[in-house]
Amino acid sequence: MGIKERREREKQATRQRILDAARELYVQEGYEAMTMRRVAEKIEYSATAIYVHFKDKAALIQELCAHDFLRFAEVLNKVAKVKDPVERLRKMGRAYIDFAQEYPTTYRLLFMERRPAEVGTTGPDGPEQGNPEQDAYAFLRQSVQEAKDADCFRPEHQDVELVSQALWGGLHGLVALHLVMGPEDKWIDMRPLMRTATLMMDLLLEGLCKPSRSGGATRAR
Amino acid sequence: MGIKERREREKQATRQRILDAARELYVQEGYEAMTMRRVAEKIEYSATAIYVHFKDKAALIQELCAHDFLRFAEVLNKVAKVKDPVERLRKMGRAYIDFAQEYPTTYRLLFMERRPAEVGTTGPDGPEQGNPEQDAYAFLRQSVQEAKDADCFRPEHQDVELVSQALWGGLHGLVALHLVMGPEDKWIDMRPLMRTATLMMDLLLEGLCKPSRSGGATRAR
DNA sequence: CTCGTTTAGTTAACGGCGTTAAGTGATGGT
DNA sequence: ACCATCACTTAACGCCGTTAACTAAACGAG
Repeated sequence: MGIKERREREKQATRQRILDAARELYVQEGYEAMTMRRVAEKIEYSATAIYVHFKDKAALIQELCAHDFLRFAEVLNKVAKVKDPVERLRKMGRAYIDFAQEYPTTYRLLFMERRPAEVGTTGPDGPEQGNPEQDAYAFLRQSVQEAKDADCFRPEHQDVELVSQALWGGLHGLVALHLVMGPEDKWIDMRPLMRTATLMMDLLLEGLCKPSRSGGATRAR
Repeated sequence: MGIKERREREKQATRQRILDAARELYVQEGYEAMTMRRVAEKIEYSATAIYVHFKDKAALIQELCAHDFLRFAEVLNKVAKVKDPVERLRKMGRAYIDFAQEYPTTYRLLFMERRPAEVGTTGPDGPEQGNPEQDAYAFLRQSVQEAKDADCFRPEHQDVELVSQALWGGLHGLVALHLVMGPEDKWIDMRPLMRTATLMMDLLLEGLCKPSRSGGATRAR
């Protein structure tokens, strides 16, 4: 009696086609282009067909976010094998910037757009909040915790949450400024993102770590 | 023959009423609430009357931005009297966070919303680009330049633009994260903005400045 | 004084948006 | 053979930004 299963599979396939079309529109033409009507047009359905699969546009976006949050966490976890927690933090920073530069519109969706609701409490196959392999912030916090436990940090920097947020915020600010200003803003001559980000990580980690550490990064010439 | 002048004054007054209504809507109810129709309704005009005074919605927003950029620069310039450039940078950071917390929606408008065009090249009474009293970034860059000229920085940090953007980006990232996540995000337990920002400034300035400087800030207990 | 011009404002309309209500038609179970 | 289900469609509503055509008042010039 695989009939019901087949129907269910077909429904999920359509659902997936909606998600794919939405993501493609968003990535290629930006937030404003991701219209219910245009998504539907892309898969040759009527606009209202989407509402069979998603409660509303927010739910559709939320599902896109959940998926991309997971992918983002996967990318960051590529440096999980690095033993030294401080060195790992540095590499996480690089991976963070790489991701932002490779998928700028996705980065926008995840961290710069008005959050539809909470992204953490997603139902099916969303990122498991607190699991470092699926939750990028949890992974960051874990590395900071390890650095602290390994006694890398100066005694005044013991608040893991505070340190994590400073590191994240520092990089996020640089990315956000670059994304919001566009490449050719006449107001400000933006330095290359990776350069500023490297400086940011060097300064923050140098200030966080005990002076004994011989600064894992090559100093800017 | 003050007739023409009176007419012109009346027109400017209406124009100003439009701007005020738009700003009020934006500040109190956010970006989405600032529609042409609602702005018009607020001043008891028809929606299309706005187009007599502004080319389109983007022009209206641009003018709001130009005004608020100037106000923002004024706020930052309150610390201009501080002699020591590094101490001034620290105080600028505080003023920056204060502004963001006092006028969160304005901050959004200035630094987080999709830029309608360039904000620098505004016509009448917009911020004069490059003038530290009217252009907050120019003011930041000037202070960084002074700090460098006063030999406060380590020899490897000579790129004024790079350093300015790192300082700005660091604070902007923290503000942006706080604004995008809302006060009660279940995903992340955000530390108070001013605490993270203070840590950010301390770490960055400590890393930028020569170790000889006895660190103007009280160390976090 | 009158006539023509200018102009701040109006109403009506267009196309696009998200979303709801009602209908349709194929499919599968009984 | 009939009925129920349900993925999907069409029609419509109330928003949005914006344009076109019109109105009416005020002014300058003859």
